[in-house]
Amino acid sequence: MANMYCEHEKQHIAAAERAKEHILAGSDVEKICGIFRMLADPTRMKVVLALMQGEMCVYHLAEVSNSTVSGVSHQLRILRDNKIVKAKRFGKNVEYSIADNHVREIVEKGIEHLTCSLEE
Amino acid sequence: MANMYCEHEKQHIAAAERAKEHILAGSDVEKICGIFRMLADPTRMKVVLALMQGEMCVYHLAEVSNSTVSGVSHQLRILRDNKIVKAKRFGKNVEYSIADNHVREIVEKGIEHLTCSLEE
DNA sequence: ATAATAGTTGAATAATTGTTCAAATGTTCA
DNA sequence: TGAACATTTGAACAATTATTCAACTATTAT
Repeated sequence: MANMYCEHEKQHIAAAERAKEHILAGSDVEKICGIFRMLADPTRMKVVLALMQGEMCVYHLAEVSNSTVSGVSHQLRILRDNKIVKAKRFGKNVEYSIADNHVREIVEKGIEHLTCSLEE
Repeated sequence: MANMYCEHEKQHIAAAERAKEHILAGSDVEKICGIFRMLADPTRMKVVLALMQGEMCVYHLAEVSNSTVSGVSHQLRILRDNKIVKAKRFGKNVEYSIADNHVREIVEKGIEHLTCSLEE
C-alpha cells in the first residue's frame, strides 16, 4: 500500500511547526506587509528613489515622478504616516527626506534582486 | 526683496537632476515595485515567511497562513509567476520553496526595520 | 490687505485585487 | 475503472486604493 504521504511529509510538518511557533503573530505580519505596501506603488517608489538622491520639495518630487503636485502630496501623506519619509517646512516650501536608513537598505535590496535576475 | 525660493532650492534641483538621470527608467520602477507588491499582501507574506522555515506543500501552507487551500493556491500562482517561489511535484503533492535568496534578504530587511522601529 | 506661490485635503471615479465557492485536473491506490 | 486525495482554475463579489479636480490653508512679498 506504500505511503499515502508526500515523500517529504515529515520535513514539511516540521517546517510548518517551526513557522507556527516562529514569527507569524498576525499583527506583525500586517506591519511587515505595511512597509512593503509603501514601496509597491510606482508613484511612491519614484518619490522614495528620488529622495534617496537628496532632500526635495513637493514641486520637484512631482516633476521627477511624472505626477501632479496634488498626486504626490497624497502619496507623501501616506509615506509620512508610515514613517517612510519625513517633512520639514522652510518658509513656503516643505522639504521631504527619507525617514530612516532601513528604507534605503530595503529599496537597495529590491534593486539588487532586479539587476541580478536580469543577468540570468 | 530676499529670496523667493526655498532656502535649499539649489540642492533640491541638483538632487532632482540626479534622480532624473540615475534610475527612474519607467519599466525598472515597475519591476522593483512588482517585487514589493508580492510581499505587500498578508497571505502571501505568511506563505513566504513559512517557506523561509523550509519547503512545504499547499495543505500546510494553507494551515500556517490561516487561509484556504484554494486561497493560497491562487496566491502561490502569483508568487510563482513573479519568481518569488518555485514548485516541484512529488506524486499527489506539490512542494513549494523560496525561489532565490534575494527574497529572503528583502524580507529579513523588512523584519529588521520593524523590530528596530519598535525599540524607539 | 491683496496677490502670488507652495502645499494639503476631500470627494468622486475608475481600476486593481484578494477571497470565496464550485467545478475541473492530476495522481495514486484498490 | 472508480474512488480518494491534492492542487489548480474560473467566475463573481467585495474591498481597497491611486488619481483627478476643485477648494482650502499657509507663507511671503508688495
